[in-house]
Amino acid sequence: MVTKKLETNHHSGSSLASQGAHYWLVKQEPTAYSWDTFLKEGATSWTGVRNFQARNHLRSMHLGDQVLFYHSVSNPSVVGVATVIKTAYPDPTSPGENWSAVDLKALFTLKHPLSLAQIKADPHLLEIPLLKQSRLSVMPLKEKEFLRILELGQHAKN
DNA sequence: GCCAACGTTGGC
DNA sequence: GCCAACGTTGGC
Repeated sequence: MVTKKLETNHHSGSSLASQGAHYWLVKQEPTAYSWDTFLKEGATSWTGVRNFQARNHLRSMHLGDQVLFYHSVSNPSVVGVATVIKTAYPDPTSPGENWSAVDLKALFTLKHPLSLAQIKADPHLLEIPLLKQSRLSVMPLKEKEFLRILELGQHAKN
């Protein structure tokens, strides 16, 4: 359902990310929009987020921020890395409502998709929101966490 | 397909 | 403002 009462105040956009987080993770079901499709298209509008917390994270994104792309539901895993090429603007799929979208560009595919099980098993990644808020679809990552996931995804011996 | 966790709605 | 009911997400 799209018709609901929406808060109208505009957050400053960076209030949530204490020192301006520059690393993110976005979730998508591959049946809805897969990494392969994203790669073929090169860039995409990240629309359709309908959760206040996730929306506020979208609004905190800066140009050039790096974004992990995570496939949920079937074979859940981090599969690739993207970057922000346009910061938050009104989500065109919900005109007149207070939702936001950003534009993302696909950068590269991880050599080894990093499964949720591997993430859970890594002592350095115990604190990431993916494990704590399983339903949040846009979340910030600490630089250390982002780099750790990249390291595992590029070098892991599966 | 099942079910737990979570977010939202609505009655009170 | 509380909380039960409901719908959705997402792991398994």
